[in-house]
Amino acid sequence: MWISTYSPTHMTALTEFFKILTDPTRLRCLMLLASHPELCVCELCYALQLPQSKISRHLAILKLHKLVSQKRIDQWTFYRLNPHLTHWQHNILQLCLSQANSQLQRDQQRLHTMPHRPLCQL
Amino acid sequence: MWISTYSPTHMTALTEFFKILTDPTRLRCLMLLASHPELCVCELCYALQLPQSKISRHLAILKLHKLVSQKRIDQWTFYRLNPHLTHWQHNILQLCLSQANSQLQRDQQRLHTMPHRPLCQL
DNA sequence: GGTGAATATGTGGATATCCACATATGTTAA
DNA sequence: TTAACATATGTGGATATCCACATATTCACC
Repeated sequence: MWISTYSPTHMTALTEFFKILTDPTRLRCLMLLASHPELCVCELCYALQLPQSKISRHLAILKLHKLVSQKRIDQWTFYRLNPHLTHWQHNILQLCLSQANSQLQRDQQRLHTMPHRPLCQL
Repeated sequence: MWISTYSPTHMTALTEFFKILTDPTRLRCLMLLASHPELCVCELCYALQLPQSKISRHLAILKLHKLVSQKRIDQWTFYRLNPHLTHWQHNILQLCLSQANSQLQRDQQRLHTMPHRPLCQL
């Protein structure tokens, strides 16, 4: 009888989290959301210069895994980093922020040049 | 003319590292190697209770990405964690060790019951 | 040279991931 | 009701990943 010595709980929490971070679009979204109270899809599209369907789909994945939450205001959907990340998740995200800080700064600069930004934090 | 706002260097260093950590077998190997000076393939097979071809293949990937180094002694190939990991890589690995410590302990206990272990640290 | 142990790798198939493009949904305002 | 904007999702195709199984390689020892 085969008994696996691999007990999922803690390991899969790690590997599933890493799976989310393997995609540069998701990681850039997460880093921007970690640096702003909330952002809507079109702001992320503008900051990252990527098509809306791509951004929306990756945000759906982030939401599915409870890394972000969602709030609809008028026509916009604002996304927010989940404030209840575990310590280790938070720590890893912070390491990303400092390691890829140059990318974050570029994305933020682009965001600040966006015309007609919707109002945040209603 | 399309200009991507995504500048690879730092981001891909992160995402490529995360890709490596998405596989539980690789992560378990890395955690064991972080807790022992060096281990050979058959020790890792025994500790993880997984087929040798699977372990070897994952170790090859770890080596390709310079997370481990390799040393052949007699019939055994000993693997060692690369001591020159970057700070953030080291930090992330440490977070894994504490988050999945129960898995590491199980794998280590199994390793300690292995009969005829080859001599380490020649 | 032959044998056996330890390790590495070739291969095909199953599955997962990512994308662009089209389309659907929902909201506001005319 | 219609138009326009913001967002979400269906779909097929390209690519990557992972695995089991078989086989090759390397070494020690007889």
